[in-house]
Amino acid sequence: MEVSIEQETQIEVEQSVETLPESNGLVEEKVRTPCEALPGWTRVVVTRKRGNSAGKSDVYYYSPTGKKVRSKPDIEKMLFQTDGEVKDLSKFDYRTGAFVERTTTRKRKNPTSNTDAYGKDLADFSMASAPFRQQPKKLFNGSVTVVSNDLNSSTNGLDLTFKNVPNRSGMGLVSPRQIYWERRLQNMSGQNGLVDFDVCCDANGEFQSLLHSIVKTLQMERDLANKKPQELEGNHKKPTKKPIRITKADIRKQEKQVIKARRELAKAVAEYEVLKYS
Amino acid sequence: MEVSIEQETQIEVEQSVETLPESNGLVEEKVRTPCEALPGWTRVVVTRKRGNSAGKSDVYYYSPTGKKVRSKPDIEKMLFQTDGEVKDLSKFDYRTGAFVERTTTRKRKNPTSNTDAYGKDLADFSMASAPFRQQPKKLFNGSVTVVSNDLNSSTNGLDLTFKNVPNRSGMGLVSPRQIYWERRLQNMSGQNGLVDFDVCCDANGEFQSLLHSIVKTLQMERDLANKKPQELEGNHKKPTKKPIRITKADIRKQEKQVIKARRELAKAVAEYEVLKYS
DNA sequence: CGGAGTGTAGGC
DNA sequence: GCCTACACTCCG
Repeated sequence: MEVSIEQETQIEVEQSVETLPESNGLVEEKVRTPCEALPGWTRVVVTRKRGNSAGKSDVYYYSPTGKKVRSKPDIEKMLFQTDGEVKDLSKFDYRTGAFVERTTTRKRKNPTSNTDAYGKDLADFSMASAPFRQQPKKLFNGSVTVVSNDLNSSTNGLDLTFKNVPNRSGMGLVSPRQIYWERRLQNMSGQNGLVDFDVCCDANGEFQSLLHSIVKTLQMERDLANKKPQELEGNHKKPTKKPIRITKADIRKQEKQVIKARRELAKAVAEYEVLKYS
Repeated sequence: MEVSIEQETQIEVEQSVETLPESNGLVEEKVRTPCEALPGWTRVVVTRKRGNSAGKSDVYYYSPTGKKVRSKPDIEKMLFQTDGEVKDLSKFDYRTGAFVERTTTRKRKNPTSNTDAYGKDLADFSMASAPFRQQPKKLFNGSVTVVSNDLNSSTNGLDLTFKNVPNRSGMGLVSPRQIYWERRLQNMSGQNGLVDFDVCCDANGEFQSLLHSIVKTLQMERDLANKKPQELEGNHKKPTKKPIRITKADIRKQEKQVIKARRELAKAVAEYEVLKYS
């Protein structure tokens, strides 16, 4: 298993942080290391000491304004608030703090072994982060691109007060409607949407970046709309708005349009099929 | 919290899916059902609500001591710890919570018979108002056959219509191509005026339709925003930002279609902006 | 730090 | 292709 340059560098930094001699015999000081991938940001790696997850580590970031951030979505939200832009962090590795160019395929442990999974991590506390940590596959794999957020789509979020929720168990109220548009846009960029679009690969990537921007914008708007005002950072540029509501008349009208459009499109597609395979 | 929408036809389907009979009109809670095959154990089925695996379900068990267990091997481990003897769970169906005569999957003439563990996830949320199920995407592991014009090659992705049908048993009458285009059409649903969908002969049509989807989506959002302006919160000032600016890199290298896409999208967004704030 | 919720490699 | 089993994230 080879280790990429970025990972090597990052691991060195983390280890130097982790193995810092305790100054003055005090409790180990948490050092904020600059995150070179995010100018102005710093990060801290804290190893869990007790409990079932002892030995695992948590990574925290501090924004240029000093706000503590605990997850990649939080970073994205913060960047969106402060810069007003949707950054594509799909290749940003939160735990290492670097952008990854290639995903390292980690070998899965031998499933017949029962107790090795966490025992190994527990044994080695000096490891700041697992080198072969699983890298989530992302929907958008285009290069890191910054897209302007000028959609100003703050009313694109659908009514979050919609009630017809599948169930109320678990993570709060999650209405399917809530993520309707996000999912639909995402679907356009997935394998069903653009993969077989072979006219120009560059354009495809460009287009996916655009889609990513739109999706992210919608998600940001939705999330920020739900957020309590005091949780927002001071000088975000976009005012938070209440999501629109959809009336049943809207639904009915939309459905008629959908049916009509689908019929027409199906007809066109049929012709397309004939031409293509005749 | 408006509920009136649910009277519509489309919503009725949604309701029937979402509030299953046992709820009796009550909101379904995460219920720990006794597992008859394992005395003292309870089980709960949780449907995933978000992400690429939305709509799939997970089954969790709780041991007599209340410990949460997430897989059959975990059950075996727990039983071994408490009882000190190895139970034979080879015929225990984890997802149904019962012992089965045969664990091997045999072909059924009637796939709607539901003693099987598989295929019992809830049907997808109704198409018009719910997130699409999205099959987990396998991106780039080893050999990749991504870009293709072969319409038969893509059976990945949405399958809203036949979701409850296990893959091989119930699909006999539906060709992969049929499924593909069905998904495609569903993905594109939600707009009207697709008459200028460019059918003719090449993949441009794909791109054009996708572009059209986005444009129309934005336009529809605009229409909905206009419909109920009074329900929006106060900030109606004119936007100062330009509608959209796609990227900062490689503008000149873009293909014609992307340039065109940007123009059209910008135009649509501009209209959206103007109408929303006028 | 816990843990519900989701991702996903590998088996089939 | 779909599922199982479990690693990982993210937020409380």
